[in-house]
Amino acid sequence: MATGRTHRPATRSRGIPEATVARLPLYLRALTALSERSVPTVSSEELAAAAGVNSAKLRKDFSYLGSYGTRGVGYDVEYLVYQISRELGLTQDWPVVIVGIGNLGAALANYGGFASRGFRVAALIDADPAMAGKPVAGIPVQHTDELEKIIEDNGVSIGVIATPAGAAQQVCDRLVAGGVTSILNFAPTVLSVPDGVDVRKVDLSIELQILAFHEQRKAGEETAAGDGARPAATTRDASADQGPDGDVPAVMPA
Amino acid sequence: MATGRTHRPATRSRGIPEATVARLPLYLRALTALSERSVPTVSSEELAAAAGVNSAKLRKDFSYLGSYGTRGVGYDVEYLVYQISRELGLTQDWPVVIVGIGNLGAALANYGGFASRGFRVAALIDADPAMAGKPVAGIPVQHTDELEKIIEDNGVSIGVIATPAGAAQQVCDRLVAGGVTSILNFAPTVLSVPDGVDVRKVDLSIELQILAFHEQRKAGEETAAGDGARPAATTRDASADQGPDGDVPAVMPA
DNA sequence: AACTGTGAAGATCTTCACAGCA
DNA sequence: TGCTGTGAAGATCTTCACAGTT
Repeated sequence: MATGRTHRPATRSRGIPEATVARLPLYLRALTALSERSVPTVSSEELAAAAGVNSAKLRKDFSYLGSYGTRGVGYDVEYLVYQISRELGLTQDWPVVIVGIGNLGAALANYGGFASRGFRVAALIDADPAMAGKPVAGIPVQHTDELEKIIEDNGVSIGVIATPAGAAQQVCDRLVAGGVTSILNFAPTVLSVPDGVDVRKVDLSIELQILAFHEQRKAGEETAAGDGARPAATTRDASADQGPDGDVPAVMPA
Repeated sequence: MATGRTHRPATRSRGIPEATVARLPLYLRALTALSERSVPTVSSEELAAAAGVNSAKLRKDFSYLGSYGTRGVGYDVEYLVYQISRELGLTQDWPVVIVGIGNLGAALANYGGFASRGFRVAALIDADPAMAGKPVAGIPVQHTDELEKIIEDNGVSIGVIATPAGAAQQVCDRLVAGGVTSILNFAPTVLSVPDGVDVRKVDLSIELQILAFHEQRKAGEETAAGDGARPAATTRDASADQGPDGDVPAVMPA
């Protein structure tokens, strides 16, 4: 399956469902916004609306973390921010390397959501010697030759692959050999990794194809169905699913 | 929920489960690769390995499309490519507009996976007047003022938002007003859209946070658990989940 | 009265395991 | 014999609905 390996019986480490883990960042984002507006407390209803989920789901999700709310009142914003951050492991520093500094790699390097969430771009790496030394987002690009050394020196455990598909597996192998155990893959390839290594993939092409599928259905329904059951608005999150038994491949631009 | 609207009772338009739809692009990619190597047929086992899923799941997925395989033999590659393409609506032309031509927008514009899958970048749009006329990926950037006109003139029904979070909702509203009914959102915001409009979101920050969660667990387990149940390799697809009742928010860089 | 926390029901998705066809 | 197609079991996720707490 997946990348050619076995998967854990259930990713639900310590009982938190994978689907819940995938939503914690959403709650965190909404809570952070409230925190910046100095809102002291929120009800599950309000927070759910801000995060784009329904309140029952949110309460159930939080129940896996513990009883952090107050009946009749709601949740303390600051406290929840802390609890969720801790749960996600964001209270510690996560040095990250980005490999492949094309437009996408540059976009990622410039992404502000990093630092604020405990992530730190330890290095930008590209195979093109001409890129070496060139600063992107204020960080000088380093050559692929330095990969292993950089990983070790910085204690990097998370790597981002933004290279063309052809180079992805090779880069992946080197990241893993160097000690990286979590990979975010933007290349349109199914990566093969050994046990113990997590891979998440993001693929623009796939997202568009899924949209096209539904778009096509809409066009069809117009002619058919009178009006009884019309398609309703839908918002899907490209992060949720990724099942606990991992079995889905990766993808995307470069 | 989601963007503040209701969702269809079940996105399973015409009976195809949402989870299956999310995997069709993966199969298509694997099949295309086989096709290019002139491989005539594949077994569910082989194709599943190439796509990174297990074979039972793949066979079940295909069973929703119809009986396209031959017992004792496998699936005809070309035939399957056609059937899946048709099912996804990729046999038709999908003009797409990309709004927000920063690094990410440029990366998307340059993404080759577009054209080969029926998608055509009809226009690149940016709010910065200085960008107007500047060619990106061979296509001249146009100013936001032209948005509605472009959508109408090209019959665009799919829009990609790659703007900063602050501009996303406004851009979204204009896209919808112009007639777009499917949106791929890269901005870290929960978009509010009327019924009938689909939104999918991709958020780098969220993906990293999910990785961090598991990474943290790994570190913990090392000290604990002897070796009985060690975490195994996992590959998650950031596209799968997006449930049929849509309820997940969006996110990402700009 | 307001709102959380959660058992239980329902829906969806995955995996098994084997009948059935080439 | 080999491999697909699928009913049925199992696992996970979502939603309901209300008891419990402030």
